[in-house]
Amino acid sequence: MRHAALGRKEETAPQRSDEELVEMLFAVLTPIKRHFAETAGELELSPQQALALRDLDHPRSMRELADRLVCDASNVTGIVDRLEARGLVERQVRPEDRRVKQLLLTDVGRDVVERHHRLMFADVPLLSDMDDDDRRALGNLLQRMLSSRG
Amino acid sequence: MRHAALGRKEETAPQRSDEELVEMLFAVLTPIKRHFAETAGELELSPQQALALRDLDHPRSMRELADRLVCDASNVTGIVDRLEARGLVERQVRPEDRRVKQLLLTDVGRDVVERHHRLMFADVPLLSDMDDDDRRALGNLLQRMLSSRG
DNA sequence: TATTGTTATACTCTATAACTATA
DNA sequence: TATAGTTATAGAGTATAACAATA
Repeated sequence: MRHAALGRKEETAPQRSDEELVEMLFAVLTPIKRHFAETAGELELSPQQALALRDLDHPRSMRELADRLVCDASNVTGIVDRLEARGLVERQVRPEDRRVKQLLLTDVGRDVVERHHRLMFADVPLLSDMDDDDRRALGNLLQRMLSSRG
Repeated sequence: MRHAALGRKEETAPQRSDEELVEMLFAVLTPIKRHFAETAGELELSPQQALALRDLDHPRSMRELADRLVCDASNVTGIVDRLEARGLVERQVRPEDRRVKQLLLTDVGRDVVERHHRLMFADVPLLSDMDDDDRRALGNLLQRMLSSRG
């Protein structure tokens, strides 16, 4: 009863269960992820490859990239192999610790990242048409959800 | 300029770009999807298998299931093969059109779906701790986004 | 002819475990 | 010994194309 002032009718907003919210979040993300995959596909990138490239806006080790992609380090070997074979990424040994491979975007890689970004954000399904108030409100809610984590 | 009354300072809510909103939506969904995958894993289901089972709350053809999973029909053969091998799903020929395979949950399959649902919604990361006002507001926003599609 | 579902093929992603080279 | 990265392996998901059965 946080807002008794609203009265019994609860305005026009129904209460939402975890089930409903998860359902809607998945439904919203599905077309957005499809759009991400399709725009990556136009540049012949798999979704994981596009995510990896995006994460290399700063140089990172294989392990750091694995952590960011939330996958086992052994997977990153293959993902980076494929990106390196296309000249989008370079592996360099880090002199302070010769075990570590420093991953760097090449100029071509940086160009691909930028082209993907432009394709992706030229028009984002469900998002680009939102009005300013809703964008603000959604941003605040998501921010609050994210900052509620330990 | 929809709300001139707010004045120049725009309350405390910053405007949000598509980039920021996509970033935050992905960040919110990541732990939720991980939780979905982990709870499915406790029942030895892959995420796709868990989604397929959940979609079979009503009988569907292979093609309908493929449409719901947003993947090619040929993939569904393998997914359903694995579920059928474990006795969670049955294929039945539909008499009116003998080309169509009707997919039905078995009793065991239904039990697995219910157990996964309980594991999943016992506690949803980022979501279960939201207060009523935020749940309502988020539900409304997502609803509005979804209904804005053609 | 068109549609449903399957098979064949090939590639990507995924995790586990064993290995190497460094530290 | 511990860590960074690789390799080997196996399984699951993905798309394309060709095919059988049915409409």
